[in-house]
Amino acid sequence: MKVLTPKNKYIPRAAINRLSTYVQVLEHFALDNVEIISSKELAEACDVIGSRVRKDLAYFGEFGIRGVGYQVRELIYTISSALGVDHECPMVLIGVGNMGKAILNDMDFRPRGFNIKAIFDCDPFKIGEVVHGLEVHCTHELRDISTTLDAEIGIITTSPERAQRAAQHLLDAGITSILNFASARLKVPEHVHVEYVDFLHHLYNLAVRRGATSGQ
Amino acid sequence: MKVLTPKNKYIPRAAINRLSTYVQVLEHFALDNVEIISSKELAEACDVIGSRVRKDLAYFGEFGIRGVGYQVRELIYTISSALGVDHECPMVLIGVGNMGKAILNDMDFRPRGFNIKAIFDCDPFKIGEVVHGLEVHCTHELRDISTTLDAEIGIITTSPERAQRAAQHLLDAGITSILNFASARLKVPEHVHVEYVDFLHHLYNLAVRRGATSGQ
DNA sequence: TGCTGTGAAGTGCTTCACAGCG
DNA sequence: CGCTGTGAAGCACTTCACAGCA
Repeated sequence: MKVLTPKNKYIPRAAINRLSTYVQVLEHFALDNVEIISSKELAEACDVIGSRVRKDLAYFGEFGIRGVGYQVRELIYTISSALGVDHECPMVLIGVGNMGKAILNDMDFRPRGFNIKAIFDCDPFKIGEVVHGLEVHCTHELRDISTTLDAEIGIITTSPERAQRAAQHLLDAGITSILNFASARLKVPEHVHVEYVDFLHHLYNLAVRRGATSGQ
Repeated sequence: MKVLTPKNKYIPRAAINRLSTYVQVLEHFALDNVEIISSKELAEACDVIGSRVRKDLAYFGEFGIRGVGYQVRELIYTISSALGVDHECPMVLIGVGNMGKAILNDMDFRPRGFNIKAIFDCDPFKIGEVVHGLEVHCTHELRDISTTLDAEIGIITTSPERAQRAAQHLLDAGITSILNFASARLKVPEHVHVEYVDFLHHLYNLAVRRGATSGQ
């Protein structure tokens, strides 16, 4: 799956990851009322080099001011629309356990358009409970509700054992973008995109480098 | 920072990420009493191709049986020790909010040696509370306690605003490996390794591909 | 025969170095 | 003069194709 800009230019996957970091960092600069930023300043805040930032931005146009830098507000807007994340994106969540509640309460995705619109659980004791202003529905209602909501992304925060079943509910509802927090690989058709949030992955990366020989 | 095996062979970062997935998937096969697995079978379960699996394993030796495959148990053990994740790794956690509690309750890292040994919060009302069998300590005690525990990894689950201060506490305690769940970039010295668990990152990846043109 | 281990070819991403413009 | 935008060189990872062994 390759990503093209409106102008049909290809954006490498690696660049998209950085671009999303740029947006987050730029939003902090904007809050501090920084109006102009150079590629070097942005790069340092994101732990990359200046030319990398410039190349990443070049994927969708020229809008820096030579000798000066980039306008922070404009840059946020331009990146967001280039990535197609400048509009509302309704989401549903399955699994209202500790992790589900943590995401509902702590993570405020809404400013970026990502909005959890409905939540589901298969535990009858949880159904009807209200979490963060949303009523917990039975997973069997997922199909109807998420169709009505036009949900685009499904978040799985069930136990690993129930993750596959949760995925099936999402697939049945026609959702093809899944964010999976359960530590289980999902079997899905080829056209479905699953992002794995894998904590252990990160721990391995830390552990491996603990005793690692550092080359240059 | 490059990672070398005991035999001084370089392991690409990309390979380490996959290797950690292999271990997780292999552990599932082991639970199902699968004793032998081919590179192709493992590959399919991990969404990669067979030759990629074989190349990844080749970084630290030859232990497949030609014409047959790999012994599941042996493979788990070999990968784990090659990555240096075959021993106890004490961790501390700062920020006992929703996310901190979710990790303490839902994530069982212990079978893999990752063990949260102490938890901290700066909120006086939380200090003394017991979560998942651990008493919440004041962040000012972090230095002493984590030195005593020989903590190797620090997990930050505070609010974004408090993340930098939490990082400072970890640095003061001599911890140079940080797993950061707060959506804030951390300013740390060069030798410190921070892994960012960035949900928004994943959401961007999903959203970008939503309307993406798919190239072959 | 079947699957592993691996050189060689191919692809994609990163860095460098500098031309170009405000 | 400073910082952007970009070709060209370099590096890293992936795939292919097949030799080699159980």
